[in-house]
Amino acid sequence: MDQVLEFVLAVKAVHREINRRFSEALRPLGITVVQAEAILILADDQPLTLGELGARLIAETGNPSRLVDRLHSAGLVHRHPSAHDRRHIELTLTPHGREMATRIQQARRPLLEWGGTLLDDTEFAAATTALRRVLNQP
Amino acid sequence: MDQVLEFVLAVKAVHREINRRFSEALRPLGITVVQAEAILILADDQPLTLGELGARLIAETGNPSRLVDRLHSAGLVHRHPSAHDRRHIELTLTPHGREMATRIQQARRPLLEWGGTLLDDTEFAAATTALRRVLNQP
DNA sequence: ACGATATCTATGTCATGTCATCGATTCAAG
DNA sequence: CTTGAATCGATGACATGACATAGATATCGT
Repeated sequence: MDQVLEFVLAVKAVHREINRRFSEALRPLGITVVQAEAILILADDQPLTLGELGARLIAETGNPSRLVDRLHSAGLVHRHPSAHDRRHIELTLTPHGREMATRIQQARRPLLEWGGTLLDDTEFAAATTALRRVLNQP
Repeated sequence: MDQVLEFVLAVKAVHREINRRFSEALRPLGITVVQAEAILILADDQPLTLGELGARLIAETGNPSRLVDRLHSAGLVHRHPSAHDRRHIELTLTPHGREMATRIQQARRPLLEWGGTLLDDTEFAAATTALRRVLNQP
């Protein structure tokens, strides 16, 4: 029981630390961690509707319309209604957005390399497996 | 490298899932997860100043004055300036706050028991150790 | 004692995260 | 075809989380 609480607190602390480090790495780009996630998702799979993007983002119970609003204001994504179903908004990256995607990749590379030195392969596998087990539960 | 990303995404997803479950369990009490954390911390160690409470809460870079504002409005904590150092605000639980602490313990017990069934002792130890290793890094 | 500095809390701003709800659009039962 | 249900995105409300800064208070060097 106590170990459950320790695990929960550790997850929370690590999440916070990861966010802090990524946020710091992204600050020169002028975007947030979640915005960077959204851009990388779109760079990998275009076009997506708002709902599809929301499903791929870990967070966001509802739809990420406000997040996309800011990306649109920053000139990073295009939004145009689908011709087949006018309820859908299809999202694509602008040229600026595609350039931003590569800058995000570059900015986070040192962090991923740093992370790779923390645990060895079996430790990563064990930790990720344990975490996933928590997710795939009723 | 890829395993680092998977680990990061898993941490984020688990954090979200944990918050979702605890938030749901606490909804009948009318408080949020962070508010419950603060109350349990105070129940365990009174009095605390705002800064001390902030340091014990995992989150909160600055100070939790707005969080405490809401606990105070809900009649859960007392705030009175320290006699020795009038910059400090000392926080204590009201009777209502102490009662809430026990209700929080009861509400979260099923969740902790559920969590205890997910992993065995060695898995918990391995996962928590791996998570802590990420925290204790420069 | 005085003034510069440090500490602590409060507050403003911005971006999530969560929930609820609304309007527009599509779909499906009949 | 028409009406009611379902889906999708937008929006309002509230509470964090992060950062910056202001105001009050305490401390330290001199």
